[in-house]
Amino acid sequence: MPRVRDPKRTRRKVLEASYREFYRHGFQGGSINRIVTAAGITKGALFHHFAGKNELGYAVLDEFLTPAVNNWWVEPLHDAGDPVQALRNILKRFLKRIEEEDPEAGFLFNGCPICNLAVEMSPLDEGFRERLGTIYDTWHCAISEALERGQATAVVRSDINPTAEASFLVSIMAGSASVGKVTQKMAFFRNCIKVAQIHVESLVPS
Amino acid sequence: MPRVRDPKRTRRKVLEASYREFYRHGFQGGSINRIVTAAGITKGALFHHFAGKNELGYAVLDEFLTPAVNNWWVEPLHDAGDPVQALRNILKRFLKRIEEEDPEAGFLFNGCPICNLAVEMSPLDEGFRERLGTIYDTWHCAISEALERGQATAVVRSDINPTAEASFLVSIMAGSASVGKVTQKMAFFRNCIKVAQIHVESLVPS
DNA sequence: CTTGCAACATTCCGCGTGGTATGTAAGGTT
DNA sequence: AACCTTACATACCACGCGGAATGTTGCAAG
Repeated sequence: MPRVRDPKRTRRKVLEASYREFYRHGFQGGSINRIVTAAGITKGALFHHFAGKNELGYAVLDEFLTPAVNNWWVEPLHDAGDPVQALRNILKRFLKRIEEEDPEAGFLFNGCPICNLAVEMSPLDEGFRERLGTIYDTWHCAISEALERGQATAVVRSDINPTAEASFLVSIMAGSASVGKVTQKMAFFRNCIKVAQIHVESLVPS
Repeated sequence: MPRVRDPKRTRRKVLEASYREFYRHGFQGGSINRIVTAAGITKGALFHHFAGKNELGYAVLDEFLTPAVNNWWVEPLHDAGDPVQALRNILKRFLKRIEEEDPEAGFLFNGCPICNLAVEMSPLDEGFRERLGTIYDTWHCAISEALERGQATAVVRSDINPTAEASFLVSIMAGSASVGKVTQKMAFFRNCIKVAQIHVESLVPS
């Protein structure tokens, strides 16, 4: 039998179970009871680590989803010399990730977890709205600033609007995931990403 | 005092109140009690007209949101000779509609009602998923078929993929609404639609 | 060895929910 | 005028929820 008292591990298990629960059922539809069952702990342990359901949701955003955006978008764009090449890689990586999800395994694509929570909770709770706004802002800035740097080094056309392009790209990612989860067709994603890729190519100077 | 018995009107009032309730709080978060209060009727009347909460949600989709898509996209695209011009008009109309929403009046943009329900309910209930899938399919087909007709009459470039472009446009509308409801910035919309407009222009033969 | 607190487990509770059972009256049909 | 169906209103219910109160135990410091 492993260590009985392990607060770090307990907290982790709660967060992971919460993420999955909220991802599948939404925040309002997500059940604390199901979370504690899935995590293999009790309600007392959960409320010892988190003050309430809202705080649990905030923690999922802060400790799960914010790092995910950093990993997928912010760091690759920050580290890249050529932002267009970075965007090519990101879109390719994203498409690969989607294709890896095996529908035979009973796992159906369930959309972007950030967008899911944003749609459901941002109009209902200011704590959610703030955090989600910050995430989208970080995401958006990473793209637009990378494009600006690209313009400075002339690897990006000077007549495009970096802010507008960033808004556009974020929207496409959110939208394709949301519509894709309804249609459950891989072809839909491939189409969206393909057009986005073509659009990205239009950013390089001719 | 008006007619006491007016089933058509009662049903309408319930549907309108339900639409608003679900639009603001989501379907799971939406309350039957609040709906009957807002509609000024009783729970008995509601359950006389609708078998349950799910059926009420289905009715909102069938009798409110499907007609809205027809009005905004299907009919304009079907009636148009030049699909690109039709898309220009639709995007312009959409932008104007968003700008008309007065934030001073306490009304904040709350996203696309279809996309909201799609994100929340499509993975949870097959009845919702089917209906939402049909709506997106109708929407998608209206665009792609119009683009195909445009290719036949040479007002649209022959080297673009109508299906992919349709997927792309639907995604942008859903995504910009979803992200826009978080940021609550008009500029975000304008940026997205502007890039979409530029993209639409790239569909005409050079 | 004891004390004390953090890390849990157990039990219980009030509340709002979707839904039902029953009552009642309006209005067309015969 | 009797009747019957539709269109509601009222009252009630079981359930699951988030959360609080309380009990118990490991573990480290003094």
